[in-house]
Amino acid sequence: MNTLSELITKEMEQAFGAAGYDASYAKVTLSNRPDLCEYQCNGAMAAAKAYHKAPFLIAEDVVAHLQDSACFSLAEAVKPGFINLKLKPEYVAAFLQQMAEDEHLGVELEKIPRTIMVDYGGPNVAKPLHVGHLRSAIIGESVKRIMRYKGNQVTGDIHLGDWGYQMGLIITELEKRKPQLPYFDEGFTGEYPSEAPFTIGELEEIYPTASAYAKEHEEYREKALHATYLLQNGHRGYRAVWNHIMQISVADLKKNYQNLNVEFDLWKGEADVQKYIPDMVRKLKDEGFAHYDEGALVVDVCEADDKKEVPPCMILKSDGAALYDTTDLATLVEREKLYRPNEVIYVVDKRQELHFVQVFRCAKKTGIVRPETKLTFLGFGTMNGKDGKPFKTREGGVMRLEKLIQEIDDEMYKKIMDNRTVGEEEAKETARTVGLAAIKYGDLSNQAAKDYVFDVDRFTSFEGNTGPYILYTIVRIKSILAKYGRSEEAKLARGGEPEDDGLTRCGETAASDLSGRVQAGDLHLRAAENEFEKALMLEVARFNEMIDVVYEEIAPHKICAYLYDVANTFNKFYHETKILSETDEEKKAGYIALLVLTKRVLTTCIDLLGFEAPERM
RNA sequence: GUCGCUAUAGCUCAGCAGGAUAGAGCGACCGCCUCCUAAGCGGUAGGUCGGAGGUUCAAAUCCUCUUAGCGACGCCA
Repeated sequence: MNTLSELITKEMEQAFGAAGYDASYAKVTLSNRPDLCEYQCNGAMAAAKAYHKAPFLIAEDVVAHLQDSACFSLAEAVKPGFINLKLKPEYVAAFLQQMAEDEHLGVELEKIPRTIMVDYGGPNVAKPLHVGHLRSAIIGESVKRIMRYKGNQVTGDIHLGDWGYQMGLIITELEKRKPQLPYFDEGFTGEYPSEAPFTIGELEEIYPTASAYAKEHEEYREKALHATYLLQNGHRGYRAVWNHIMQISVADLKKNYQNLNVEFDLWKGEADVQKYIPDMVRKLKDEGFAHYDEGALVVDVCEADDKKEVPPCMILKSDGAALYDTTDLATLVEREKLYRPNEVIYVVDKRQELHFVQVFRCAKKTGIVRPETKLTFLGFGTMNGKDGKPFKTREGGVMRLEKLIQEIDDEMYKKIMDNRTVGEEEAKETARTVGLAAIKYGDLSNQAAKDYVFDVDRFTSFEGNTGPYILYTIVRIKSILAKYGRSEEAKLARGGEPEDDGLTRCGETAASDLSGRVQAGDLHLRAAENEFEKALMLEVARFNEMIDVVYEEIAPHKICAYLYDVANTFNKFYHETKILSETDEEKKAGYIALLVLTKRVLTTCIDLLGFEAPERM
């Protein structure tokens, strides 16, 4: 389905052509003066030079050919050479009706679905998730959903940090504490216990302790490094410990990500790709891409037009060990082998940009990925506290993610209980839903690449441009639709067709039926009769073109901006219009159809952002 | 030092493939619940778009220079 702008632009192209001007000047955009018009075309001014003619005269020529157009109720030439346009209400209603009948709300799916992998999350096992992990999870999840919504085959991969020095540290510390465990008995040949010798709580304490101790004690550090080496080279006991760490840690991570409504298709990590490294290194050497420099094995990746020298991609350290360049390349080897993606999107802290430039260039240059494989770096900025510095707890430590979420949920719970009398259970559930929306919307409404201030007070205040405001708007609509659904049923019960054999449906089911009725064309969108209704219709009609922009630019924050516009426009409409008490049944049905469509658009948007709306709040 | 990012209202942010009077929210002040959820709606005040040049009929938006903050810059990830 075309976007409204495309349709209007087509009309304008005809008019420009008919008036004797090139159609390329016909581009129509959303008005930046809503008081004057709904859409505008600035092409006459651009064309003035080429045609040596006053822009206003060109605009008048064009406008003359629009007078009996099916879509414009107003087309006028203004001052320097603007063409101001307003749409006929019936035209907009017809567009919306078409949109409502479409499964995808008018969004064109990718003709040939692309295989896309989104690499996000990136937590380290055995370390608790902290606020630093929040952005990758939230943004990545949204990107995944957006790509998927456009009809692509999308796989989300968490990319665990599970193979480094931290593992050696944990093993060393564990051996120090419990040397009697069979994992540390070199002569042990039996089955290792299936139960882990530690809990997640202990694990989270062991790592920082060991890490701090190693910094002070050289001997301990050496031991941990050696343990890392042994683990990576197949030490049986250490491998068993590693399995325990993974099992405990991944279970905990799953729980935490589930609380964030973030779901990974793959739980791959650095360890999974170790097996590809030897072959990859050999190949890089054999094919002459890699050479030794200052003792390390590197691949040159600088290019002629670099403004700044790009250091080579390092494959092996001078001690022969792999490092993160290596792992990321090996990961691409595996992805290419197993999934052959058209695109891989990395949702990573923007400070890692240079590293990924190196990896991307190296992967392309050496043929690890095909030339046409798109490698995208989506860097995000730092989440700062109110003071503008990286987010910390009041005590100055790193804020655990669980704690942050708990704080927001508690605040939200208070708010809900203050507000009205819902049961405690429902209030708790709703608090979680709304709290998550507050966090995610707060994050996603900022451009990903920029640093942003995470202000708990602001996010929990729920006024203005916030997740809760969006949810509140959706809840309002749900509530009206549920009431309408119930009253329709009551009417049927009083003498309409006796369908459901006396089965009573609740308002909610009735409301979801409404959506079906609108899609089936049973409930019609009607031409708007006042400015508020029309404004809402125009806003809703923008959905498919908004999605296209968001998709092309990978810009979730534009969904937020759109949501806020729709919510605002709806609330104004709501304020000005009596919907359920409307006595003209046709008119009321038209309102209901509009609400149903608005709700679909809003819920689709928040789903793309990765959160949902409660029934009441 | 080199390269990059950022700079818009008191605060937090949009807008930046050039277009008419630079927009929101918060905070401040003033209104609106006999009516579908007031977590809402309306209004007032608040800006030399960091600074200086340039390109253009038109610049917050493009180019150059400059200032400030942040970041990256081969064996950590």
